[in-house]
Amino acid sequence: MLQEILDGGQAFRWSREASGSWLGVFGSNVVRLTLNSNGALQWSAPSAHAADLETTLIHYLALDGEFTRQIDSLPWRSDLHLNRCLTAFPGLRILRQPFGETLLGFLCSATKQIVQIKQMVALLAARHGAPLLEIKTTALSDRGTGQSSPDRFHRLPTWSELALVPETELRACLLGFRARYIHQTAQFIAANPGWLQETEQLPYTMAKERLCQLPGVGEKVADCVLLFGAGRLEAFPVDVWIIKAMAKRYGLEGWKPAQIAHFGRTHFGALAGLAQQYLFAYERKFGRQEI
DNA sequence: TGACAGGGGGTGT
DNA sequence: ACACCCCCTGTC
Repeated sequence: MLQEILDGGQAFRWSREASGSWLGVFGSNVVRLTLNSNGALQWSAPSAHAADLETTLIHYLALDGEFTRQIDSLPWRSDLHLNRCLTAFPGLRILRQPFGETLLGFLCSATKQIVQIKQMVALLAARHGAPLLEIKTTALSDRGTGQSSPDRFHRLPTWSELALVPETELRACLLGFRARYIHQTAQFIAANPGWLQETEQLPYTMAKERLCQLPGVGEKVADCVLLFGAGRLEAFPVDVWIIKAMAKRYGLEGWKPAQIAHFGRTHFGALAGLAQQYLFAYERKFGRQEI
């Protein structure tokens, strides 16, 4: 289940270790998560990071109680397929990631698969992100993400930091045509102090409208940023997987993305994005072999 | 083992 | 509709 949450396309900075644990960086936190034999979640972190991390993790992983109630409020009683998806992934959560980092990750995501996106953000962090504390533990020490500082973790660069990086150096992080989008977005955010923080606070529709003004951000990316980076559970990202899933499971063959988004909002209700994540996980796991 | 297509979780024109 | 950019993956 950790795999579905941490490596299912919400976040791009988690990797599985040989032991089966997951090691990840979000904000300035470095964390290892392990599911023990009883199915209980355990976490560890470098000691200097450990203080107050539990509270941070509960928030990040959406482990506070509200989630179960939200799941129950989805229309699974009248939707056989949704019921199947919810049953297939008990414990799936929507992360509460830092807003700016989520925007960066999904600006990298266009026509890329998760492995490739992870590679891009790893390079961005290693080359342009501030180093976090030195890792002393042997188990942690060989998890470098780039050639430059193999025994250190780096956070992702902030948008102010990105504004100072030439586009050619971004291109060197395997970003391709996304380098220009990220460069221009960084310039825009730097020229408009407070814009990002204000956007995060706005109601869903207004926030989405603002995000779509950024170069490289369309409806899909905006919805992902709001769903995974701002807890807006009404955001319903429509990507090729969801288009296929909705066509196959709900008979929406030939529908356009905007029409599917409208169907999703009316059919699944105020927490449509939550339903979307279950549909998405189901299709990713079971949909491939079914044609 | 190495080369070569083909295609990729989208956006902008 | 098609370009954008180029890495990953499967296949020969």
